[in-house]
Amino acid sequence: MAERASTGVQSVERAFELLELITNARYEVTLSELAELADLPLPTIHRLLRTLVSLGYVRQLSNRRYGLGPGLIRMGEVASRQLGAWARPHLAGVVAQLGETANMAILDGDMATYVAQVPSAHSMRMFTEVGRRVHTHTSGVGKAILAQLDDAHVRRIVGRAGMPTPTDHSIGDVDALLEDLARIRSRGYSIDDNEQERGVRCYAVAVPGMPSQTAISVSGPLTRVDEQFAARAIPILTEAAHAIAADIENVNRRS
Amino acid sequence: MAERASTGVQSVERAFELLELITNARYEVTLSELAELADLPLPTIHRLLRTLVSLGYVRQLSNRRYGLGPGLIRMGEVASRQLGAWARPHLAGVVAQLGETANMAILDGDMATYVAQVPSAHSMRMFTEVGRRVHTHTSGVGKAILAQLDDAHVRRIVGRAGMPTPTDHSIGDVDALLEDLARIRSRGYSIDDNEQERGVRCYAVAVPGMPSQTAISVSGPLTRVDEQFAARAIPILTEAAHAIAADIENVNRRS
DNA sequence: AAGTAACTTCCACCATTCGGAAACATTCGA
DNA sequence: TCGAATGTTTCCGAATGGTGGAAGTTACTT
Repeated sequence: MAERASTGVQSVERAFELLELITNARYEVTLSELAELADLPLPTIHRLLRTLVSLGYVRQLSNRRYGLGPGLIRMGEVASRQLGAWARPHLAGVVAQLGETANMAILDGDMATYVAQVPSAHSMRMFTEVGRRVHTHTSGVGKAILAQLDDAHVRRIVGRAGMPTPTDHSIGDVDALLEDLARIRSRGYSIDDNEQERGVRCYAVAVPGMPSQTAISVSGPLTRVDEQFAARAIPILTEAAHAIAADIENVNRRS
Repeated sequence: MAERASTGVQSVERAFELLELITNARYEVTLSELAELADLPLPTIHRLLRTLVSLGYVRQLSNRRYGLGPGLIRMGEVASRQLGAWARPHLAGVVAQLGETANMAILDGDMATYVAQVPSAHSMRMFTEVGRRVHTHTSGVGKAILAQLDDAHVRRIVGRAGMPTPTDHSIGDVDALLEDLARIRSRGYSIDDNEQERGVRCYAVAVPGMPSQTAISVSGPLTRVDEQFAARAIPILTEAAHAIAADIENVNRRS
C-alpha cells in the first residue's frame, strides 16, 4: 500500500501486506519468497500466514506454497457490488460510444481508488486494475474529485498524501494544483495530460451527489484521445455521470 | 468463521472478524453496531477500523458509518480467478443439461468451501454463497473430497473440525462416516440426502488431479433431485469434473 | 544415504496492543 | 436554539500478546 497510518495495528498491517504480496504473485508463493519481499523474519511471516490460513483467506498447498484463500471471494464481491458494479452498465455505454476505456474512482482516504472499469476493445488501451490506488493530483478522476472540494480540504489531502511527480508533466506543488482545479471547475471537466503516465490522456468528470466523492473518466493513448475526441466525449461522460447519480438515488430510495 | 486456530494472531483475527461483520451488514454499519455484534470494546474496534480504513479495506462515510473499502476488490477477484472462475463454464454446462444448481468446492483446512456456483433458473433452487464454508461430513462435496483421502487423514480432519449434525439425517460419528465414504468410493459419487439441510439433496463427484482437493456437485429440492435425476446427473457431473481437470492441466502446462 | 535448503515450532522478552476514562462530536427533544 | 443524551474518538499506562533467534523437522538435491 502506498500510504499507511503510523499508528495502525502493526500485525494487522503486516497480515495485509502479506495478502497483497500473495495477490501480486503469479499464483503460488513460497514462505522464503514472501520473507524476501516483505523483509520480515520467517517465523513472523509463518505465524501470520498460519492465522490467515486458519481463517480461510490464504491456502497452503500440498507443496507447501501459499495462495489466496476462498474467504476473500465473498468479501471482494460484496465490496465490488457496494462500490461500483452497478456503475458498470453506464461505463459500458461510454465505451460503446467512445471506444476507449472508462473508469470510475472514489476518494479513498487521501488517494483515489479505481472501483469499476470497462476496458476498450482496442489492443492498445488503458488498463488500470480495479482496486488500484492512485494519487489525486496526477489523475483525471482524482483532480475531478478534488475540484469538488474547497481549497483547505485539498491542501490537507495532498499535504498528507504528498505530491510525487511520476512524469515531467505532473503537477508538483499545491498552488499549481489549485490553479488547475479552478480551471477544472470553470470548464466542467478534468484533464490528465501525461501526468500520471506518459503517452496517456484522460478526461474525467465528477459524479454528483454520491456518498463518497466519485468521478468517472475515459482514457487512452495520445494518438486517439485528443481535443477532437474530448469534444465528443465530455457530453457523453457528463450524461453517464448523471445517470449513475440517478441510479444511486434510486437505490437509496428503495432501501 | 466456524473454526479458528487458538494460537492465531489475535488482532489479525479480530480485524477479519470486523471485516466479515461489515460484509454481512446491509451496506453501512455504525461503530456501536459492530461493538454489539463483535462483543469487543469500542476503542479496540475503533483502532482496528482505523487501521483497516488507512489500508483501504474499509471506508468511513461522511455520516461516520463504515463500509467495505475498494482494496478488497482486487484481492477478491484474484482469489476468485485462482480458485474457481475458470470452472464456471463447465458448471454452467451442468446447469444447462440438468436444470439444477451446480457448485464447486475445495478442501479448506478442515472444512469445505464453495468457490464457484452457477445457480439454477428455477425460483426454488439451491443457493449457496461462494466463499461459504461448510463441514465436510454433512455436504456432498465434502464427502466426495473425504472419499479421496485415507481413513487416518479423514479422522484427523473431522476430529479437528467436529461433527455437528444440523439435521436428523446427518452423520454424527466417524465410523458411520467412514462406512459412507467406502460406499462413495465404490459407487463413484457422493450423496448428501437431507444431511446438510432439510429438503435438499445433492450429488457430488471429486475433480481428479487438482492442486487442492476439489469436488463439484449438483443440488436442489427433494422433489426434483431424486434417484431418477441421479441416473442422468452422474455421467454429466463426471464428465464436467474431467473437463475441469483437463483445463487446469492445460493452465499448468501454459505457465 | 548424506548434506543442504526450506519450513515449522518453541518460548523468554518486551514492544505493541488493549481498553477504561476522558474528551469530542452528533443527534434528538423540548 | 440550546441542553441533554448518545455515539465516536483519543489518550496512555499496564500487561499481554506479538516477536524473532534458536532449535527442530521436513523436503529436495546430489
